[in-house]
Amino acid sequence: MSRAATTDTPARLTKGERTRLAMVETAIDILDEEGPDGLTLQGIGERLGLHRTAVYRHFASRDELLAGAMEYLFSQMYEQMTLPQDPRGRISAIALEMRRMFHRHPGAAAMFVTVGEEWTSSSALERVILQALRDMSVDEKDLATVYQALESYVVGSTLFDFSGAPHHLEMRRRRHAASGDQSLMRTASSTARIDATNEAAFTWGLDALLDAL
Amino acid sequence: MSRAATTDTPARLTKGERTRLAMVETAIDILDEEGPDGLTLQGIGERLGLHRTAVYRHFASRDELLAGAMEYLFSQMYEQMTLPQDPRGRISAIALEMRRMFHRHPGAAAMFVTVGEEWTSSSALERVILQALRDMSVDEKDLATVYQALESYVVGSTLFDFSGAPHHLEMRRRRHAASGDQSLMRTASSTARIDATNEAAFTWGLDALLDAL
DNA sequence: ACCTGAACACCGTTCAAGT
DNA sequence: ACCTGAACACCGTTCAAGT
Repeated sequence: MSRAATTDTPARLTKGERTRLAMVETAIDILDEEGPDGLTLQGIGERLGLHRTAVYRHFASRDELLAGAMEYLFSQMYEQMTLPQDPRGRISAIALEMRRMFHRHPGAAAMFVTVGEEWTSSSALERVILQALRDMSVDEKDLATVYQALESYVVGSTLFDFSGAPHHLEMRRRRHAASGDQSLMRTASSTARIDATNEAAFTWGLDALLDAL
Repeated sequence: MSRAATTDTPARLTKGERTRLAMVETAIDILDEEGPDGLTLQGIGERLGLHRTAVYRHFASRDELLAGAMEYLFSQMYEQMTLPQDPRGRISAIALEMRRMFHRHPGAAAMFVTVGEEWTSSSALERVILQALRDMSVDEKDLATVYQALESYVVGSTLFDFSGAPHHLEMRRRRHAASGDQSLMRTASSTARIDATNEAAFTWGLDALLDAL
């Protein structure tokens, strides 16, 4: 059941590199299963049969480990992604792939804000989006504003929807169930419907923003 | 300079209620000055000349104190708000007022995700928005989706923009400065320009979403 | 090179004791 | 009623010591 156990780790890695990778994957596993509060160096050590201070052989700090996990998820997403030809489709694909990645790893969403660094994979995607906006002939004086609106929407709403993981769906379900509103209460019949509504809302909003260009 | 010191506290409150209120206001002060990491019960106690365990006289836990601070900010915002007649203007006003509140208290933005409860003030605003959407004759089958899209955009992008407070502007400025993109680097000339771009992006996105209705 | 073990400062929280 | 002080479990982090 542990994703870390099933991921094929290239045999050509040194022991240190293998341990480092295992720590990153274990961190993501814990994040998904228990949420950000459950992620401690103690817990990572236990799952790997190591002392909690062993992490410092491979990372300068807990934050560096989190940054490593973020970079791991983004580079994995970046490699698997195939971008369509038309600029609007390219932006949409990146946004949906990122959403899908955090949907698979909701516990990692809360991490995104914590990690302040810029990673190679995310800045590569940034360049693709900026190029696509120029291909759509967005005026250069509006470019920074439009780019920021898209980034804040895509990352922000995903962050918000998945915060509180792994109980985010149940939390929102209860809130809607208690709202007293007919339509909201109908979607609150199950977490599956909450999830479906969240995803439909995301794509609706994304299309609305792209339509406005 | 401390907002807690200048806020007029009604004299009719009991000592316990005054202490409770002071703790909430001090928590918000610390959040704005030092960010979420700087907020400890120790720190609150020190500013009030109390022992750190005194908080438990007034709140069941640290999380309850955070929920109290959130409720404090929202109810304050709710009381001061004057809503326009037209439904679209009402939604827009609520969104912009909330943005303004978090712009004044960026450190509190990170708290929003932590606090999972529903407060009276926020559910009151929820009802206003749902009514406005119905006044705009949004189909009942789309209502939950549209509401969720608006909520996730408004809260999520605000959350994202202000996360990392109190250094959020400088962090984004550095990221844009290092992007290598002409337009992004131009906005990275100062944190004031970053701030202006963020706010312009928020209103642009909000209008795009409301236009799509 | 990689990891352990002890130690440190700092958390949130509990509870008996003070006034 | 309101607060203190000691105590507890648990953090992240440092560093000398082991192999």
